[in-house]
Amino acid sequence: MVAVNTDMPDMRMSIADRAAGRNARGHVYTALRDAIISTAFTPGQRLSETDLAERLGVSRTPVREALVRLRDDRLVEIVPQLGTYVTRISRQAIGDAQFVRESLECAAVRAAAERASPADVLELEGVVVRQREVFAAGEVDRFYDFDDALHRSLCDLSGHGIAWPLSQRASGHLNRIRRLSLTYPNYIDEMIEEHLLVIDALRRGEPDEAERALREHLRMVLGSLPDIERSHPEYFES
Amino acid sequence: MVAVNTDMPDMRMSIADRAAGRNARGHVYTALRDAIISTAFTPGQRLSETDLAERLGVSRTPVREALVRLRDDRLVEIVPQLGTYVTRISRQAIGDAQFVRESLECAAVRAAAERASPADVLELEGVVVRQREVFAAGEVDRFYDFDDALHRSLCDLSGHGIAWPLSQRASGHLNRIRRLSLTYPNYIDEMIEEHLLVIDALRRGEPDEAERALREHLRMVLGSLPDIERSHPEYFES
DNA sequence: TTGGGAATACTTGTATGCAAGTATGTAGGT
DNA sequence: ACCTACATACTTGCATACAAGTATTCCCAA
Repeated sequence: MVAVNTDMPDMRMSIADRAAGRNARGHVYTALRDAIISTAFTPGQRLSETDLAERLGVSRTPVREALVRLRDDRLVEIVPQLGTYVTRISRQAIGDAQFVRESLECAAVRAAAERASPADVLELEGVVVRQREVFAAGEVDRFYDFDDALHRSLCDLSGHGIAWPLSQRASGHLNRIRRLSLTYPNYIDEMIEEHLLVIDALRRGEPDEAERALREHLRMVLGSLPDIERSHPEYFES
Repeated sequence: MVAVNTDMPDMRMSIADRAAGRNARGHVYTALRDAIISTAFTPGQRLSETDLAERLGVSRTPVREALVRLRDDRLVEIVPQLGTYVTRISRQAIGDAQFVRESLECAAVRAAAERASPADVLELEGVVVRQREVFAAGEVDRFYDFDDALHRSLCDLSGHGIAWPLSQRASGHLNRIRRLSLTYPNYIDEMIEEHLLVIDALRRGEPDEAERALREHLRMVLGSLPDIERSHPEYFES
């Protein structure tokens, strides 16, 4: 029997979750994905279905189903009769994720520029305002929550609700980087400025400019990649 | 015990498949996806894990895992304690699939236009030639195989191997339509002509023209949608 | 000391058993 | 005739047992 690794949080599902109809599989998937994205599970780390099941207070079945889904996300690699490993970050995986995210979100924001009403634009600006507030208050996690909310809204305004969740599922490797790159001072200010550029283009109904601004914004995170690779070389593939 | 529905093929996995390392889950996923795309499983049809497991000669476990994956593809709907159903075709799902496919493949073909070598272009043209041949020979299934191969090559030339499989997984609803729309005479000729337009743009290294031609090509299948909806109203959502 | 081999303890893949909930069909009462 | 209640047979979600394979470890022999 492997001892429970105490440097990891207890992930057990609450009774409230069960009552709310959420099933164990979804809960496990979310918990494991969060752990990987936040690098609580470090790239390269070996996982064990049995161990995870114990930790999460469920059986192997929902753990397995969650891991299979995470493999589709390229966040784990499952080797039969050998083990399951958190994937290391790779340039190819990052490039692919960036490609998918740019393709989907830029196409979405083009459609959004054609469709957004003044009320929609006001709502988007409200999200940016709240983003400024929580950042001023030093609540970094909530800043990122609002960041996701903004990008989701941009996607949803395209009329294609599939765009955001699909982009997110493909962006696992990128999000790991994002979490690690919260370092240099003006980073946040620049992000907010770029958000406003996209929203301005939406207000004026200019798809080309909206796409251009969003694409540049989405490429910002890549700028911190060399630094992260230097400070965490063990997270990356050879 | 429900009697085995004899109007469906025996899907049992061969020993060779097992020896080749393919696992039951992947086999079941492929078999079920093909059955749904080809409308051998009709939209709205109810499926039973137990029944499918028996038919496929495996246990419920790999069947369950395949069905969960098919739910991600929006090809089945799983209702706890009630049943699993093949989704009906919906305008929203088709629009979403079209959006994803256009976004990914058009972005890919733009990159391909920048990167394709003369040898790459020759190979693409070879695929179109073979497409003409198998169509002349009346081998419709192989025609579609080559169609997929061509689009896959276009995607792969972008350098982002993720583009094609992701586009395919998102295109389940579209592919069901494609299978049903093999009716009017000049359809195939038009498709081949449009393929050549895309390849020409690649040869000349013109991303804008390649994207434009591919987008128009991808929208072709939507033209047959009203006809299909008229001839198979029971396949569609209200 | 070193090398080889078997026992062991793990891994994932699959099969099966149990729990909880829903639709249906039937029997009995009104 | 019709409506209600209950038994039944199904469903999926989850837990667990077994199968097959691999890495490690430890013991024994040379």
